[in-house]
Amino acid sequence: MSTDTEARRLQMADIARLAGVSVSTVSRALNDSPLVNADTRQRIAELARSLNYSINLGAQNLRLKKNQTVAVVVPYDAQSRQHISDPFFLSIVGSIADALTDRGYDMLLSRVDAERLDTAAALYESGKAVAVVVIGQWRHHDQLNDLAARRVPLVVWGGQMPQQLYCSVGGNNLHGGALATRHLLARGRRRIAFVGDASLPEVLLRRQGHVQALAEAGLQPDPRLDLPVPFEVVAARTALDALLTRAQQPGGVLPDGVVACSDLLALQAVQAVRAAGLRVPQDVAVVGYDDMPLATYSSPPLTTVHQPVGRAGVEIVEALLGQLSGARVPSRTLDVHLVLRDSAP
Amino acid sequence: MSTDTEARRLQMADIARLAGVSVSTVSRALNDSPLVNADTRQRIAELARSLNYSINLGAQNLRLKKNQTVAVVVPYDAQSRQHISDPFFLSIVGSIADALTDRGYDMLLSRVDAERLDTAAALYESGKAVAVVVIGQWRHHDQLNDLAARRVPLVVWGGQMPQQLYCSVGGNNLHGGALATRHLLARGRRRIAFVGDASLPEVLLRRQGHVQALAEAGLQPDPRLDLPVPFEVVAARTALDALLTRAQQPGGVLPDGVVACSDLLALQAVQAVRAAGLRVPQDVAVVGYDDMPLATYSSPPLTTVHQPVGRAGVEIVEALLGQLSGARVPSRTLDVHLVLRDSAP
DNA sequence: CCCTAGTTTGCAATCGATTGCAAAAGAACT
DNA sequence: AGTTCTTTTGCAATCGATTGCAAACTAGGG
Repeated sequence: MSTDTEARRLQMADIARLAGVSVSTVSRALNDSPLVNADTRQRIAELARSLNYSINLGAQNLRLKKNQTVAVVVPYDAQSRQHISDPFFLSIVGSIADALTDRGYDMLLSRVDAERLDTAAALYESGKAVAVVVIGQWRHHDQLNDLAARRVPLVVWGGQMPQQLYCSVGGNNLHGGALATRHLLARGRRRIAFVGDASLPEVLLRRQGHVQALAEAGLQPDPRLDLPVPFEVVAARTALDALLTRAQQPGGVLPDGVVACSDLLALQAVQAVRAAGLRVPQDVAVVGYDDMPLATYSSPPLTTVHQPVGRAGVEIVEALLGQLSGARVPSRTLDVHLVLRDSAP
Repeated sequence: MSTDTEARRLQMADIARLAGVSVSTVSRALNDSPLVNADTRQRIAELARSLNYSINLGAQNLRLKKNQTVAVVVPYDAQSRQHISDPFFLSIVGSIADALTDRGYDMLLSRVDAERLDTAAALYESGKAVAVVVIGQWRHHDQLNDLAARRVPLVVWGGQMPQQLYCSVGGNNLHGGALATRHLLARGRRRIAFVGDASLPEVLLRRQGHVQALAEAGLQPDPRLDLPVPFEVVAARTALDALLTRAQQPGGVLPDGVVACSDLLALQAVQAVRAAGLRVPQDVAVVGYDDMPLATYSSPPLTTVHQPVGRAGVEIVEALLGQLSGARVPSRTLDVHLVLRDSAP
């Protein structure tokens, strides 16, 4: 009701005036400097508290050239303009948020066009953030290398690639892919489909593990069982249906096992298999990836490669802080393991 | 290899020196001011681009008293120190991130102790953010009112309560609770358990809808079928098992329907029911809440109350911007609807 | 009472930008 | 050339804090 003219935010000068001292003294008092008389300090501190004063961090950061904010970017595909939806990426973000909070950093969450990762660099170069975390390499290994070359403190969640200039943290994709495939092979499966787009580094590594496991069993990957689908359920489902249709035609191969690159993809595979009149796991055994909560609850519960999401955040932040303190931080690969459930017992 | 002493970030003064003009001119040139000669402007713009100069946003914001950052806080329970895990909250965060990005705002994601929501106010009062979004009211309706009273621009995802000073955006919980219960009643269920902690406003409203639906059918809620569990799977499972054990003892009531306040809780209910040797949905029909992806894939797929997560972000951001432009923004309630699947056909 | 050392305080410069105002340069006119 | 008007430029203050350095004040010793 009162016509108060825009309640201007309290600043140090106000406290100074009210306390009858200079701003310098207030600044020192609030920073517990020994250069100010104990009584004065107490008085100022109480005044500030009672007035609910809080310092302007923008100004403070400018003066101190300090910043405790880390940008976390989740690239999106400009064509599909699809939203963050894969639960795995969201979990990783949550995990990083926790780790940053623990270390006293703030997290700036942005979405950027995957084709223009350099906009992520702007977050650093404009001083908004002291470092950048990119979730996933997508098709842009080269752009990430550019960022690193521009000396942007950077950690990428993803696979470790040759010729990589940036620091990455990720699950052991090679091993994960191998684990999934070896398990199916050990259960007598021989025609194992691989579902995932190997133009993404993480998937590529998983596929290499897959191929390696096949080789150990004296098998060659069958191109007809290779299904390069994106992390997107609708497209994936279409491709899976097509695969199964082709499989039942002359010259087709019907898979008896599927290695999928996410739990969501695995569940699409389960549905496609069932829609084709086949059973999981009897006719086709399915292994997922990530071990998200839904893998436990799904029908059937998924055998899947567990990724250590909780540790991921901690490791990423540690790598980041290492870089900020000037160290050359090596990329890290986190252990993964297979969780056995009903989709591939 | 070069011993460059700490590659200091480029600033306007550098550009000015190289262009042989003053900082004022550079500033004007980069801001497309008509006060600067077209040639000069062009020259400066090109120089800046070629040097990869980007302005220091901290300094700019300080001078312009501007800020395009919104703080999004996800409260956590200090006792359990549990992580963001409920997929629903993560989805909401993702949705808000998208909406803010579209409007040109940055998002600062923080976790704060639910008991000390005033630390969220600090984000505003320190000038870090121009507004605050809180995900969920939890037990702290009063603290949120305090924030609003302190004139913090605030939008809360959650239920609309009487005596509410802050602006909230949320699903229609009353209706959602009623929808779930009415559906079960229409299918002949009469002993309907309610799973969720009604000390949380959102859950309270859902419970009121539930009770109302019972009343329409001439039924009273049975306290033995009321299960105030937190949004946490382990505790929930324990409580559910206990409920079913009691149910099978003398004086117990066995539910024939369950209304759960999240999909994860619903799935815990499914598991508990099965563990007790009963079938879903024949013996006990289960309705979830949220309609997360896992509801589609679970066994059985969940009948659940769909919350419009995508629109949630947009509405929250709109409400926020409304407040920032000085309007008194009313709370909004978004429509929900029931999605029929196998857990309660 | 003066000198020196120690304790408190405030002035003024600084962080990296923006902008009002005045000065300089150039154009057009007498 | 002198006057006036317009265009272009730069000086200096400002945003809200921090901090080196000097000044003021207090004590203690001679």
